[in-house]
Amino acid sequence: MPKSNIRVRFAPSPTGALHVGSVRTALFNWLFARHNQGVFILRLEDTDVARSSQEFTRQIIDSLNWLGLDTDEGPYFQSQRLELYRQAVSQLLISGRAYKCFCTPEELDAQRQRLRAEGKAFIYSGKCRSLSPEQIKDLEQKGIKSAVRLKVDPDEMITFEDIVFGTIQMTAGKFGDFIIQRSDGLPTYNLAVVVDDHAMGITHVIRGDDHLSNTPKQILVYRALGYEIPQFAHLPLILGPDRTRLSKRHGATSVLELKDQGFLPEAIVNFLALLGWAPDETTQIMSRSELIRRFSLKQVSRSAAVFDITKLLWMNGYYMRNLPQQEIINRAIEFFATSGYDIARCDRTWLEGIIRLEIERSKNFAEMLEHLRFFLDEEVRYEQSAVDKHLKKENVDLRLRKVAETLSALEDFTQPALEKALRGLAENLGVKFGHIVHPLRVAITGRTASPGIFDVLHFLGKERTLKRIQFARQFLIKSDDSNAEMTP
RNA sequence: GGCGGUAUGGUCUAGCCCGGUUAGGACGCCGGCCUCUCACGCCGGUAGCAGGGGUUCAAAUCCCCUUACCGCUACCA
Repeated sequence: MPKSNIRVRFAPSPTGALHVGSVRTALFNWLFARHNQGVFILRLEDTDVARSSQEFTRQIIDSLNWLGLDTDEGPYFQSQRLELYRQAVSQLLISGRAYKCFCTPEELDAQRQRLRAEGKAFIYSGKCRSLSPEQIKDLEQKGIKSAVRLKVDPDEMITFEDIVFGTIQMTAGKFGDFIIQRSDGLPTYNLAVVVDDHAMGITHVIRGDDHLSNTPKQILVYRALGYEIPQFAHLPLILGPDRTRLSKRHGATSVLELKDQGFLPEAIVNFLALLGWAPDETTQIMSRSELIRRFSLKQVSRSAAVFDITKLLWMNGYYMRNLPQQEIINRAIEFFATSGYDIARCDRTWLEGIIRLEIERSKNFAEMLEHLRFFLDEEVRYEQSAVDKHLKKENVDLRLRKVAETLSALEDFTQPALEKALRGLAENLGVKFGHIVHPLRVAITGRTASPGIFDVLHFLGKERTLKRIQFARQFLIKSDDSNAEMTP
């Protein structure tokens, strides 16, 4: 049960995947609610029928659940609350605070263009404001549809205290009589948002800074309806690396995409919390409860932030290494299972073993899977640069042969036994240990980087190891034909 | 164009309200240590107050102007 009367909402429109900017807004609402032991509500603003879809609604809910941003109420759908908006509009019509407008979009468009050409701002002329009841009746009988506009006193001053941006002031004359109900009977955003926030008892409206300029209009609606005005807190926008508004072309910016790349919700939440907010001058890593405990809207920054995936990558790596290991292992397995690998037939202990090797070497599960491919695949893919660097060198074939001999004679394929055997071999051959390890690594993994060689050998197993060394040697002989640099 | 907003390294930011710090932290990058490679970890380094005027003994901090960027300017949200 909530211990305060604070109520906030996250109100996305289901017209696209939930991207990190929206998630940050959801997160700040959620943190504020939890910090104050208030109520967090989800409301889908789906009055734009043409662009809204159930699929996106589903995605939004899934994303919030996955991130652990649990809601206390909702989801509410504006499309199911149309009667409420109609009532509000009719109240305004009756009280004379609003009027029907029969101007056509074409007509208005023409006006807009004319004014724009003169370098003036478009403000509705107020043409339909003075229509007599008879005229209105007449127009309606002709079947002409009307929109509804709010009657705005051009001299009215609107001032409000934004928790983040401070005092904002504007005069109503800057925007004129604006539409609150479209001719199809659906409310516009500025009406619906006010009616809903009031009906839901929202005390703090926390939303993107792109709504800052709309707020004065909404305040006018609050006043006209006689509603109490809530507190506002606008959040700075999140931009792509090119400093434009985040969008698809900036790569993975939706939560689901991040999930598909194997990012952890803990890391995403922590990272996003720090985009536009900082509790002090040094803290970076904060648990969910610490975030809740320390969060404050008053510390939110006013300037737009660039979404920098490299820092998220770092933070995700940090969480990979510091969350309970078994937890990470379980999630990795879950991730692998959805990535096309038939891991069900892998031995569970073995699978956990190889994952453990990569936990501190991977920044997300996608990278982990990439690093683990040589364990999972039967065939090794040899990276050209790795081959050039460690395989096409003098005496490599000889060394690989010696390694194969040594390993095949080995009964015990555990790490300590492998280490003893291989270090012994290096000593016998009178070469540095690295001269054995590097070619061997490339031979069995196809790459220059891998977990410790003894771990790799152990988990790959004797049979597969020897097979791969054999393969690498044949591979060497073949490439030796084409360029005669190799000495046997 | 009009209106609103923002401006600390490449990026996220602390400091600004209540002027005096070698302008702090993190990511990245560079170098070193560790070492079988990579990663981790540790150590060190790089780089910033958008520009210009004031006010003041003293300005990232207060005031003004300029510039840049963002948002709104829909019968979208």
